[in-house]
Amino acid sequence: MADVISAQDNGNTRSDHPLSEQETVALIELMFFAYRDFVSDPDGILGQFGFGRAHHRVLHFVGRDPGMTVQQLLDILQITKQSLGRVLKELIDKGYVFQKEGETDRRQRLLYLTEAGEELRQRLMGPQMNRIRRAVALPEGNAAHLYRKVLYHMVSPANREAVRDWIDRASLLGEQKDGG
Amino acid sequence: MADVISAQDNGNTRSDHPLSEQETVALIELMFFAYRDFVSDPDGILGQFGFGRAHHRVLHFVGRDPGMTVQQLLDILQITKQSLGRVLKELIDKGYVFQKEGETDRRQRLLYLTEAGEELRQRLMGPQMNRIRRAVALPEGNAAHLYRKVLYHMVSPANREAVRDWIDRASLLGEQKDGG
DNA sequence: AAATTACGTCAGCCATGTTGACATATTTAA
DNA sequence: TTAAATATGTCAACATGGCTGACGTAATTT
Repeated sequence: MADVISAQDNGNTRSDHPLSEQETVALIELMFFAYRDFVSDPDGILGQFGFGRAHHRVLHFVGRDPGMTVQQLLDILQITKQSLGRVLKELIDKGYVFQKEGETDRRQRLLYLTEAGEELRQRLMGPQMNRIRRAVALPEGNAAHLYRKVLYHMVSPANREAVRDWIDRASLLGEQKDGG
Repeated sequence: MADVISAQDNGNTRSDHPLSEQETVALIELMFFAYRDFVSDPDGILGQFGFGRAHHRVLHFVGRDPGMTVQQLLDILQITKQSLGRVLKELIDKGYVFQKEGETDRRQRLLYLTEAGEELRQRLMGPQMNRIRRAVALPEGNAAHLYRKVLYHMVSPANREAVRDWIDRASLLGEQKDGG
Protein backbone atom coordinates (compact mmCIF):
# COMPACT_ATOMS: atom_id res chain seq x y z
CA MET A 1 0.00 0.00 0.00
CA ALA A 2 2.82 2.42 0.85
CA ASP A 3 0.29 5.11 1.69
CA VAL A 4 2.83 7.80 2.13
CA ILE A 5 2.27 11.42 2.92
CA SER A 6 1.15 12.26 -0.60
CA ALA A 7 3.52 14.03 -2.88
CA GLN A 8 2.25 17.44 -3.95
CA ASP A 9 3.60 19.65 -1.22
CA ASN A 10 6.80 21.55 -0.74
CA GLY A 11 6.14 23.57 2.36
CA ASN A 12 4.36 26.43 0.69
CA THR A 13 0.81 25.58 1.64
CA ARG A 14 -1.58 28.52 2.07
CA SER A 15 -4.81 29.12 3.87
CA ASP A 16 -7.25 32.00 4.02
CA HIS A 17 -8.08 31.31 7.64
CA PRO A 18 -4.94 30.80 9.66
CA LEU A 19 -5.42 29.56 13.18
CA SER A 20 -6.04 32.13 15.88
CA GLU A 21 -3.20 32.87 18.24
CA GLN A 22 -4.92 31.08 21.09
CA GLU A 23 -5.64 28.00 19.01
CA THR A 24 -2.09 27.88 17.84
CA VAL A 25 -0.58 28.24 21.27
CA ALA A 26 -2.87 25.52 22.55
CA LEU A 27 -1.51 23.23 19.84
CA ILE A 28 2.05 24.09 20.78
CA GLU A 29 1.31 23.12 24.34
CA LEU A 30 -0.51 19.97 23.33
CA MET A 31 2.56 19.00 21.32
CA PHE A 32 4.56 19.24 24.53
CA PHE A 33 2.09 17.34 26.69
CA ALA A 34 1.40 14.72 24.05
CA TYR A 35 5.03 13.98 23.37
CA ARG A 36 5.80 13.85 27.07
CA ASP A 37 3.18 11.19 27.66
CA PHE A 38 3.83 9.45 24.38
CA VAL A 39 7.33 8.48 25.48
CA SER A 40 6.41 7.75 29.08
CA ASP A 41 5.31 4.13 28.59
CA PRO A 42 8.47 3.02 26.79
CA ASP A 43 10.53 4.96 29.33
CA GLY A 44 9.06 2.86 32.10
CA ILE A 45 9.87 -0.40 30.35
CA LEU A 46 13.35 0.75 29.36
CA GLY A 47 14.14 1.52 32.97
CA GLN A 48 13.69 -2.14 33.89
CA PHE A 49 16.38 -3.04 31.37
CA GLY A 50 18.82 -0.32 32.33
CA PHE A 51 18.20 1.41 29.03
CA GLY A 52 17.05 4.88 28.05
CA ARG A 53 15.32 6.62 25.20
CA ALA A 54 18.43 6.58 23.09
CA HIS A 55 18.45 2.79 23.21
CA HIS A 56 14.81 2.73 22.23
CA ARG A 57 15.47 4.76 19.11
CA VAL A 58 18.26 2.47 18.01
CA LEU A 59 16.18 -0.63 18.64
CA HIS A 60 13.26 0.84 16.78
CA PHE A 61 15.02 1.97 13.64
CA VAL A 62 17.31 -1.03 13.34
CA GLY A 63 14.29 -3.27 13.73
CA ARG A 64 12.52 -1.36 11.00
CA ASP A 65 15.40 -1.63 8.57
CA PRO A 66 17.54 -4.65 9.45
CA GLY A 67 20.97 -4.58 7.86
CA MET A 68 21.16 -0.82 7.83
CA THR A 69 24.60 0.74 8.12
CA VAL A 70 25.82 2.74 11.07
CA GLN A 71 25.91 5.83 8.90
CA GLN A 72 22.30 5.41 7.84
CA LEU A 73 21.31 5.18 11.48
CA LEU A 74 23.28 8.30 12.28
CA ASP A 75 21.54 10.17 9.48
CA ILE A 76 18.13 9.26 10.80
CA LEU A 77 18.84 9.97 14.45
CA GLN A 78 20.84 13.10 13.67
CA ILE A 79 23.28 12.56 16.52
CA THR A 80 27.03 12.13 16.54
CA LYS A 81 28.69 8.76 16.19
CA GLN A 82 30.12 9.17 19.68
CA SER A 83 26.65 9.49 21.16
CA LEU A 84 25.44 6.54 19.18
CA GLY A 85 28.56 4.56 20.03
CA ARG A 86 27.77 4.42 23.71
CA VAL A 87 24.24 3.11 23.44
CA LEU A 88 25.02 0.85 20.51
CA LYS A 89 27.84 -0.76 22.45
CA GLU A 90 25.53 -1.42 25.39
CA LEU A 91 22.86 -2.92 23.17
CA ILE A 92 25.43 -5.19 21.54
CA ASP A 93 27.04 -6.17 24.84
CA LYS A 94 23.68 -7.07 26.35
CA GLY A 95 22.67 -9.10 23.32
CA TYR A 96 19.93 -7.00 21.72
CA VAL A 97 21.81 -5.93 18.60
CA PHE A 98 24.51 -7.57 16.54
CA GLN A 99 26.65 -6.49 13.62
CA LYS A 100 27.64 -8.20 10.39
CA GLU A 101 30.41 -7.20 8.05
CA GLY A 102 29.03 -5.75 4.82
CA GLU A 103 29.36 -8.10 1.86
CA THR A 104 29.95 -5.58 -0.90
CA ASP A 105 31.73 -3.10 1.38
CA ARG A 106 33.62 -4.81 4.16
CA ARG A 107 34.14 -1.56 6.04
CA GLN A 108 30.47 -1.47 6.94
CA ARG A 109 29.10 -3.05 10.10
CA LEU A 110 25.48 -3.81 9.20
CA LEU A 111 23.07 -3.64 12.11
CA TYR A 112 20.55 -6.28 13.09
CA LEU A 113 18.37 -7.06 16.10
CA THR A 114 18.73 -10.36 17.92
CA GLU A 115 15.56 -12.20 18.88
CA ALA A 116 15.68 -10.55 22.29
CA GLY A 117 16.10 -7.21 20.55
CA GLU A 118 13.08 -7.72 18.35
CA GLU A 119 11.05 -8.84 21.35
CA LEU A 120 11.99 -5.78 23.33
CA ARG A 121 11.30 -3.55 20.35
CA GLN A 122 7.79 -4.95 20.02
CA ARG A 123 7.19 -4.59 23.71
CA LEU A 124 8.24 -0.94 23.61
CA MET A 125 6.14 -0.26 20.54
CA GLY A 126 2.96 -1.81 21.92
CA PRO A 127 1.83 1.01 24.21
CA GLN A 128 2.65 3.61 21.58
CA MET A 129 0.62 1.80 18.95
CA ASN A 130 -2.31 1.58 21.33
CA ARG A 131 -1.98 5.24 22.11
CA ILE A 132 -1.90 6.24 18.45
CA ARG A 133 -4.83 4.01 17.54
CA ARG A 134 -6.91 5.32 20.40
CA ALA A 135 -6.03 8.89 19.49
CA VAL A 136 -6.81 8.51 15.82
CA ALA A 137 -10.09 6.68 16.36
CA LEU A 138 -12.12 9.87 16.34
CA PRO A 139 -15.06 11.36 14.44
CA GLU A 140 -14.32 13.87 11.73
CA GLY A 141 -13.91 17.61 12.17
CA ASN A 142 -11.95 20.41 10.60
CA ALA A 143 -8.23 19.94 10.32
CA ALA A 144 -7.14 22.05 13.26
CA HIS A 145 -9.83 20.81 15.57
CA LEU A 146 -9.13 17.24 14.60
CA TYR A 147 -5.44 17.61 15.06
CA ARG A 148 -6.02 19.15 18.44
CA LYS A 149 -8.23 16.30 19.50
CA VAL A 150 -5.72 13.80 18.26
CA LEU A 151 -2.92 15.37 20.23
CA TYR A 152 -5.15 15.66 23.26
CA HIS A 153 -5.85 11.97 23.11
CA MET A 154 -2.15 11.28 22.99
CA VAL A 155 -2.01 12.61 26.53
CA SER A 156 -2.40 9.93 29.19
CA PRO A 157 -5.96 9.73 30.50
CA ALA A 158 -4.66 10.38 34.01
CA ASN A 159 -3.16 13.65 32.82
CA ARG A 160 -6.00 14.83 30.63
CA GLU A 161 -7.93 16.71 33.26
CA ALA A 162 -4.83 18.66 34.25
CA VAL A 163 -3.96 19.34 30.62
CA ARG A 164 -7.50 20.35 29.77
CA ASP A 165 -7.65 22.65 32.79
CA TRP A 166 -4.39 24.23 31.81
CA ILE A 167 -5.36 24.74 28.19
CA ASP A 168 -8.72 26.16 29.19
CA ARG A 169 -7.32 28.58 31.72
CA ALA A 170 -4.36 29.61 29.65
CA SER A 171 -6.60 30.20 26.65
CA LEU A 172 -8.82 32.47 28.70
CA LEU A 173 -5.82 34.35 30.06
CA GLY A 174 -4.52 34.75 26.54
CA GLU A 175 -7.80 36.13 25.27
CA GLN A 176 -7.94 38.60 28.12
CA LYS A 177 -4.41 39.79 27.48
CA ASP A 178 -4.91 40.35 23.76
CA GLY A 179 -8.43 41.62 24.19
CA GLY A 180 -10.34 38.74 22.74
CA MET B 1 -14.39 31.24 22.81
CA ALA B 2 -12.36 28.77 24.95
CA ASP B 3 -12.71 26.18 22.23
CA VAL B 4 -11.30 23.36 24.26
CA ILE B 5 -10.90 19.78 23.28
CA SER B 6 -14.62 19.03 23.62
CA ALA B 7 -15.84 17.25 26.69
CA GLN B 8 -17.43 13.91 25.91
CA ASP B 9 -14.45 11.60 26.01
CA ASN B 10 -12.74 9.63 28.70
CA GLY B 11 -10.22 7.61 26.79
CA ASN B 12 -12.55 4.80 25.80
CA THR B 13 -13.08 5.74 22.19
CA ARG B 14 -13.76 2.87 19.78
CA SER B 15 -13.37 2.31 16.10
CA ASP B 16 -14.31 -0.52 13.78
CA HIS B 17 -11.29 0.12 11.59
CA PRO B 18 -8.17 0.46 13.68
CA LEU B 19 -5.08 1.63 11.83
CA SER B 20 -2.94 -0.97 10.14
CA GLU B 21 0.35 -1.82 11.77
CA GLN B 22 2.31 -0.03 9.07
CA GLU B 23 0.19 3.08 9.30
CA THR B 24 0.55 3.14 13.04
CA VAL B 25 4.30 2.67 13.02
CA ALA B 26 4.61 5.43 10.47
CA LEU B 27 2.75 7.73 12.86
CA ILE B 28 5.02 6.76 15.72
CA GLU B 29 8.01 7.69 13.61
CA LEU B 30 6.43 10.91 12.42
CA MET B 31 5.85 11.82 16.05
CA PHE B 32 9.59 11.48 16.60
CA PHE B 33 10.62 13.41 13.50
CA ALA B 34 8.01 16.10 13.99
CA TYR B 35 8.86 16.75 17.60
CA ARG B 36 12.56 16.78 16.83
CA ASP B 37 12.12 19.49 14.24
CA PHE B 38 9.43 21.28 16.18
CA VAL B 39 11.86 22.12 18.96
CA SER B 40 14.81 22.83 16.68
CA ASP B 41 14.02 26.49 15.92
CA PRO B 42 13.68 27.53 19.57
CA ASP B 43 16.77 25.50 20.40
CA GLY B 44 18.77 27.59 17.97
CA ILE B 45 17.60 30.85 19.45
CA LEU B 46 18.06 29.66 23.01
CA GLY B 47 21.66 28.81 22.28
CA GLN B 48 22.41 32.46 21.54
CA PHE B 49 21.21 33.33 25.04
CA GLY B 50 23.01 30.54 26.85
CA PHE B 51 19.69 28.89 27.60
CA GLY B 52 18.26 25.45 26.89
CA ARG B 53 14.90 23.79 26.40
CA ALA B 54 14.19 23.81 30.11
CA HIS B 55 14.42 27.61 30.12
CA HIS B 56 12.05 27.75 27.19
CA ARG B 57 9.40 25.77 29.02
CA VAL B 58 9.59 28.01 32.05
CA LEU B 59 9.42 31.15 29.93
CA HIS B 60 6.50 29.79 27.99
CA PHE B 61 4.30 28.68 30.84
CA VAL B 62 5.03 31.62 33.10
CA GLY B 63 4.23 33.93 30.20
CA ARG B 64 0.97 32.12 29.67
CA ASP B 65 -0.09 32.37 33.29
CA PRO B 66 1.65 35.30 34.94
CA GLY B 67 1.57 35.20 38.71
CA MET B 68 1.52 31.43 38.85
CA THR B 69 3.14 29.79 41.85
CA VAL B 70 6.28 27.71 41.76
CA GLN B 71 4.23 24.68 42.69
CA GLN B 72 1.83 25.19 39.80
CA LEU B 73 4.75 25.36 37.43
CA LEU B 74 6.20 22.18 38.87
CA ASP B 75 2.87 20.41 38.39
CA ILE B 76 2.74 21.38 34.74
CA LEU B 77 6.32 20.58 33.90
CA GLN B 78 6.35 17.41 35.99
CA ILE B 79 9.93 17.84 37.07
CA THR B 80 11.48 18.19 40.52
CA LYS B 81 11.94 21.53 42.22
CA GLN B 82 15.71 20.99 42.13
CA SER B 83 15.63 20.71 38.35
CA LEU B 84 13.43 23.75 38.08
CA GLY B 85 15.52 25.63 40.61
CA ARG B 86 18.56 25.69 38.39
CA VAL B 87 16.94 27.12 35.31
CA LEU B 88 14.64 29.42 37.24
CA LYS B 89 17.60 30.92 39.06
CA GLU B 90 19.37 31.59 35.78
CA LEU B 91 16.30 33.18 34.26
CA ILE B 92 15.91 35.43 37.29
CA ASP B 93 19.61 36.32 37.47
CA LYS B 94 19.66 37.26 33.80
CA GLY B 95 16.53 39.37 34.12
CA TYR B 96 13.92 37.38 32.22
CA VAL B 97 11.80 36.32 35.18
CA PHE B 98 11.03 37.94 38.51
CA GLN B 99 9.20 36.87 41.62
CA LYS B 100 6.69 38.62 43.86
CA GLU B 101 5.65 37.62 47.32
CA GLY B 102 2.10 36.26 47.38
CA GLU B 103 -0.43 38.67 48.86
CA THR B 104 -2.75 36.20 50.50
CA ASP B 105 -0.02 33.65 51.20
CA ARG B 106 3.35 35.26 51.77
CA ARG B 107 5.20 31.96 51.46
CA GLN B 108 4.50 31.91 47.75
CA ARG B 109 6.87 33.45 45.22
CA LEU B 110 4.61 34.29 42.29
CA LEU B 111 6.27 34.12 38.91
CA TYR B 112 6.25 36.81 36.23
CA LEU B 113 8.13 37.58 33.05
CA THR B 114 10.04 40.82 32.69
CA GLU B 115 9.72 42.72 29.43
CA ALA B 116 12.82 41.01 28.15
CA GLY B 117 11.31 37.70 29.20
CA GLU B 118 8.10 38.32 27.32
CA GLU B 119 10.06 39.43 24.27
CA LEU B 120 12.16 36.29 24.30
CA ARG B 121 9.09 34.16 24.83
CA GLN B 122 7.42 35.65 21.77
CA ARG B 123 10.56 35.23 19.74
CA LEU B 124 10.78 31.57 20.68
CA MET B 125 7.11 30.99 19.99
CA GLY B 126 7.14 32.58 16.55
CA PRO B 127 8.69 29.76 14.56
CA GLN B 128 6.56 27.19 16.32
CA MET B 129 3.39 29.12 15.54
CA ASN B 130 4.40 29.35 11.91
CA ARG B 131 5.14 25.67 11.83
CA ILE B 132 1.80 24.75 13.36
CA ARG B 133 -0.14 27.07 11.09
CA ARG B 134 1.60 25.75 8.02
CA ALA B 135 1.02 22.19 9.13
CA VAL B 136 -2.65 22.66 9.88
CA ALA B 137 -3.42 24.57 6.69
CA LEU B 138 -4.33 21.45 4.77
CA PRO B 139 -7.29 20.08 2.81
CA GLU B 140 -9.54 17.60 4.55
CA GLY B 141 -9.06 13.84 4.68
CA ASN B 142 -9.82 11.02 7.06
CA ALA B 143 -8.58 11.37 10.60
CA ALA B 144 -5.49 9.17 10.38
CA HIS B 145 -4.42 10.44 7.01
CA LEU B 146 -4.94 14.01 8.09
CA TYR B 147 -3.05 13.54 11.30
CA ARG B 148 -0.24 11.95 9.38
CA LYS B 149 -0.06 14.84 6.97
CA VAL B 150 -0.11 17.30 9.81
CA LEU B 151 2.78 15.62 11.56
CA TYR B 152 4.65 15.34 8.28
CA HIS B 153 4.33 19.05 7.77
CA MET B 154 5.71 19.64 11.21
CA VAL B 155 8.97 18.25 9.90
CA SER B 156 11.33 20.89 8.54
CA PRO B 157 11.12 21.16 4.75
CA ALA B 158 14.83 20.42 4.54
CA ASN B 159 14.24 17.12 6.32
CA ARG B 160 11.08 16.08 4.57
CA GLU B 161 12.67 14.21 1.71
CA ALA B 162 14.75 12.15 4.12
CA VAL B 163 11.76 11.51 6.35
CA ARG B 164 9.54 10.62 3.43
CA ASP B 165 12.18 8.28 2.05
CA TRP B 166 12.54 6.61 5.40
CA ILE B 167 8.82 6.18 5.94
CA ASP B 168 8.36 4.84 2.42
CA ARG B 169 11.17 2.35 2.66
CA ALA B 170 10.43 1.27 6.19
CA SER B 171 6.76 0.79 5.32
CA LEU B 172 7.72 -1.43 2.41
CA LEU B 173 10.10 -3.42 4.60
CA GLY B 174 7.38 -3.82 7.20
CA GLU B 175 4.87 -5.07 4.66
CA GLN B 176 7.36 -7.59 3.33
CA LYS B 177 8.13 -8.88 6.82
CA ASP B 178 4.50 -9.34 7.83
CA GLY B 179 3.46 -10.51 4.41
CA GLY B 180 1.51 -7.50 3.25
C1' DA C 1 2.94 25.16 70.39
C1' DA C 2 3.32 21.78 66.76
C1' DA C 3 2.72 20.26 62.21
C1' DT C 4 2.43 21.29 57.56
C1' DT C 5 3.32 23.90 53.49
C1' DA C 6 5.99 26.69 50.01
C1' DC C 7 10.14 27.43 48.67
C1' DG C 8 15.29 27.41 48.35
C1' DT C 9 19.75 25.12 48.29
C1' DC C 10 23.77 21.93 48.59
C1' DA C 11 25.80 17.78 46.93
C1' DG C 12 26.16 14.07 43.98
C1' DC C 13 24.63 10.87 40.33
C1' DC C 14 22.91 9.53 35.63
C1' DA C 15 21.66 9.77 30.65
C1' DT C 16 22.64 11.64 26.57
C1' DG C 17 23.92 15.18 23.82
C1' DT C 18 28.38 17.87 22.17
C1' DT C 19 33.62 18.75 20.18
C1' DG C 20 38.13 17.36 19.05
C1' DA C 21 41.61 14.10 18.18
C1' DC C 22 43.31 9.92 16.61
C1' DA C 23 43.49 4.81 14.79
C1' DT C 24 42.34 1.04 11.56
C1' DA C 25 40.54 -1.23 7.73
C1' DT C 26 38.87 -0.82 3.27
C1' DT C 27 37.62 1.25 -0.92
C1' DT C 28 38.18 4.65 -4.54
C1' DA C 29 40.70 7.87 -7.24
C1' DA C 30 44.87 9.94 -9.23
C1' DT D 1 50.18 1.53 -7.07
C1' DT D 2 50.37 4.88 -4.11
C1' DA D 3 47.38 8.51 -2.15
C1' DA D 4 43.05 10.07 -0.61
C1' DA D 5 38.63 9.37 1.00
C1' DT D 6 35.27 6.60 3.58
C1' DA D 7 33.18 3.67 7.42
C1' DT D 8 33.72 2.75 11.77
C1' DG D 9 35.50 2.77 16.56
C1' DT D 10 37.41 4.95 20.62
C1' DC D 11 39.44 8.15 24.18
C1' DA D 12 38.80 12.33 26.76
C1' DA D 13 36.44 16.23 28.28
C1' DC D 14 32.43 18.98 28.74
C1' DA D 15 27.24 20.69 28.99
C1' DT D 16 22.38 20.14 29.85
C1' DG D 17 18.87 18.74 32.46
C1' DG D 18 16.77 15.03 34.59
C1' DC D 19 17.06 12.51 39.43
C1' DT D 20 17.49 11.45 44.87
C1' DG D 21 18.42 12.77 49.53
C1' DA D 22 19.10 15.98 53.03
C1' DC D 23 18.49 20.18 55.30
C1' DG D 24 16.86 25.12 56.34
C1' DT D 25 13.59 29.05 56.75
C1' DA D 26 9.52 31.50 56.75
C1' DA D 27 4.67 31.40 56.86
C1' DT D 28 0.41 29.17 57.54
C1' DT D 29 -2.67 25.82 59.49
C1' DT D 30 -4.08 22.78 63.05
